[in-house]
Amino acid sequence: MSRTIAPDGELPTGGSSSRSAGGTATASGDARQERPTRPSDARERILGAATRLFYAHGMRAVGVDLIIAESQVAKATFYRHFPSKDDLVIAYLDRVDAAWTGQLHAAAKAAGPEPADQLVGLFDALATACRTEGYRGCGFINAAAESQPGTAAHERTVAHKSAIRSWVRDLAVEAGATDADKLATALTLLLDGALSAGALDPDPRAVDVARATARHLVDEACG
Amino acid sequence: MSRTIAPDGELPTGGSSSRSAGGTATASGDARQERPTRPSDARERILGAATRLFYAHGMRAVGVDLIIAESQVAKATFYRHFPSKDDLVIAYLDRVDAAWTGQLHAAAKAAGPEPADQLVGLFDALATACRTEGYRGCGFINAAAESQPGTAAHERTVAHKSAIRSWVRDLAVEAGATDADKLATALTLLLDGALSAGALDPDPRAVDVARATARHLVDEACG
DNA sequence: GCGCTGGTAGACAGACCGGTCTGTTAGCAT
DNA sequence: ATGCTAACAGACCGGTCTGTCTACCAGCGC
Repeated sequence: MSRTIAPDGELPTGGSSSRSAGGTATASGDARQERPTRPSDARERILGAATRLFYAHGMRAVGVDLIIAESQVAKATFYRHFPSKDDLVIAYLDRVDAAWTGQLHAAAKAAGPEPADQLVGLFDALATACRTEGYRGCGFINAAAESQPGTAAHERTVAHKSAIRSWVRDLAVEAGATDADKLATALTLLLDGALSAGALDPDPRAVDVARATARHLVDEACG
Repeated sequence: MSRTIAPDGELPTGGSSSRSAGGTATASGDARQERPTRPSDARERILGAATRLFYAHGMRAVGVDLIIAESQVAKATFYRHFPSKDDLVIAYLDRVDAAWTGQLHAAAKAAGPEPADQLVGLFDALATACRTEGYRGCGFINAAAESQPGTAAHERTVAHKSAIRSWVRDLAVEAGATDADKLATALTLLLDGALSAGALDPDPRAVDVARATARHLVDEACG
């Protein structure tokens, strides 16, 4: 079961937590670690480390001590910003929600002005996500696997999936689909399946098939 | 995060671990618990409890102490049968594999002699699974969410998904599909998506849509 | 100067984790 | 009777978990 996780350098996402946001990066080059005494970004560092670690290893597998070490923050600071680990978990899920929803919207927009094309364009976001190093499936589905139906984490997952489906349905209505509900459901099923397959199937053609199938379903429903 | 799990009675799967297999159930009715002194089924009790608990709560959330308590077994007995928790986890996954593969095969068989109908029949197994109380999605996808790419648990998941897809492809070949690979991939994507949606989407129509879409894809590919 | 805010370091508590160990008992074959 | 096997009960170990607490420090507005 291997309950512990090495404190650093084993993550597939690569680069050192992206901590150069504010500019003027403590230019005096003598110190070893140059921990940013720049105030008020402690919360951001915590959430950034938690996002990376929770996604890569699972929420339960990552302890607060590791997050604290990775974000270079004092324990009291951690608990000032997030009164409990659960609060951090839901902040993490909110961030995943915003990120994935944003990528989906961007991919739809990039696919052109036609709603029918935008419905297919969603699968470009999928392809991009699956290709990124350290891809480990849908963060929400993974979170649901680690939480119980009554909990806040689980309900965020349900709400997220529902919001995506509702947005896809609106797009399907715009595209003039004969049965927008059915088309939206089929597309989101395909999307969720590919989201899992992208992490489990070594063959990357699965996402191509997902996209092609989506194209086919959309063309057929929108005449 | 609520790390602990109540020792009994909170599981959605219902009934008291099905421990009346061997007949002659210690008919002397004086004792309270009637733990089966019937020899050699200790391993089965452990694996049964683990299967129920791992699926319901996640592998990481369930400690060996709880499994030991639920299966009414001594700790030494537990570790005699399963040298480590990891061994139990893979035994659990093997059991889930056998169960789900069996249900899929049975549903295909029940759908009739035509391979094309059998491909659609898979989705009957899905519908049945999603309707059962305590359904929590695909045990393998959930397991993958709790394990790392290199580990045995993760590789069992990959192997399981690969085996299912390969079997579906054989069925698609038998059915005379124009592109059996593509059809099999599309169907398994749909299946995996619906497996997740069945646990997350309160609306049960998603599985109907999955089945209808499968019917459509099969009809089209097999002319 | 003074207090407030937001940060640092780290000891500590109490529960739980996987796993080992000692010792006991029942059934059964020799 | 003896010895083997498989089960039992449960104390114990080192380590990890979340969360609390004390103590100190830097900047800033008053």
